[in-house]
Amino acid sequence: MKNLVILTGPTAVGKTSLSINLAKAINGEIISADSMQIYKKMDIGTAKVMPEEMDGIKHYLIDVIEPTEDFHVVKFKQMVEAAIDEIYAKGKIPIICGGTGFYIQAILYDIDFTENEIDKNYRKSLEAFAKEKGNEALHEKLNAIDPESAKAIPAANVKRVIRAIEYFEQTGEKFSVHNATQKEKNSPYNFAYFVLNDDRQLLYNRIDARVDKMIADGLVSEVKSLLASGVRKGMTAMDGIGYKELLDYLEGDGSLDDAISLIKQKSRNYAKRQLTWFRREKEVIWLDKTVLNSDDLLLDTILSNLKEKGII
RNA sequence: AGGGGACUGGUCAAAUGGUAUGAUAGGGGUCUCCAAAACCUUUGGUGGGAGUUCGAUUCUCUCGUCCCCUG
Repeated sequence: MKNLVILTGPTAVGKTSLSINLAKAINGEIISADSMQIYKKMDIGTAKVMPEEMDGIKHYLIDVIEPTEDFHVVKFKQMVEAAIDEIYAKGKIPIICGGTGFYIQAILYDIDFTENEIDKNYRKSLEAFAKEKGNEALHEKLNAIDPESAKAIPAANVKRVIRAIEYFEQTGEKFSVHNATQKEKNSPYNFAYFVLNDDRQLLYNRIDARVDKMIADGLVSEVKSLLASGVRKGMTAMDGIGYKELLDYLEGDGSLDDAISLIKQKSRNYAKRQLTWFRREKEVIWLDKTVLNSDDLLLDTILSNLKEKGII
């Protein structure tokens, strides 16, 4: 059975340094599961692990995509699977570390995304339809072909309504059926899924402080140089918290202080959403920093769980 | 010290002599190709006290707090 270690948790909880300690302890290598650290030139705002922090531990999926490129789960999954094989070939243990729960799930349960190619034009035409005729009309379209999905997805969530329609049109299978089948899958891995967490207020304080530090470290100039290199609003990379707010600011929309508060706010909201996701995942092992209040305690807890699962 | 104005959830706003409305934050949730996205849901409130009234958050008085003006 293929062994896999996952270390995740909300933003700013302290995943990075723990992951490096862990990798050293178990002869592992780290694969990033972070939808933004994958991009080059976005170092400050994504709190990217820098080479000097890595302490000799090899990292995969950091700094590999241009910010002008599209990136999504499907690409992520392909790249991670290649990385996992490479790590096994060395006789080492892969550690997936990052905060994008959706990406982790795709790997862990080997979710199948390969039925079809995305037709951007079709997607755009559905978007245009929604804009013109209204979200309800689009939702009605979905209801006609896949009432189950229509029931599950609110009309206001245009993005997912579009995806469900698109899926049916391209495969002839109902999206609801596909999702139900995928959900029944068991993981092909012998895994240990750790979620690092801390007191909510402490976490929020740390997020606020980290945003201030990002600004002090030059996040604004990072965004400026991204602009200079051709990155534009609307690109996937510019969905990143801290980037889109500063783009608005640089376009003259609001003060820098407003942008900073907004970045803090969005980061806190994001952390909360991440926690909601992890709570729902089955078979997770929570690492509560209010109880495991030292690096040694955290690491020992992880190691004993790994032994129990036969990973080390 | 005198005069004037304001006080509505954590914050910013709306409204009415008869069920206090939003936005936002906070909490919970959904999620299977943009996921740092998109969306759903929910806990909180009329500064304190008295009076008029069937009924006051609204009108009156008083106390408090804040702001402005005058000295």
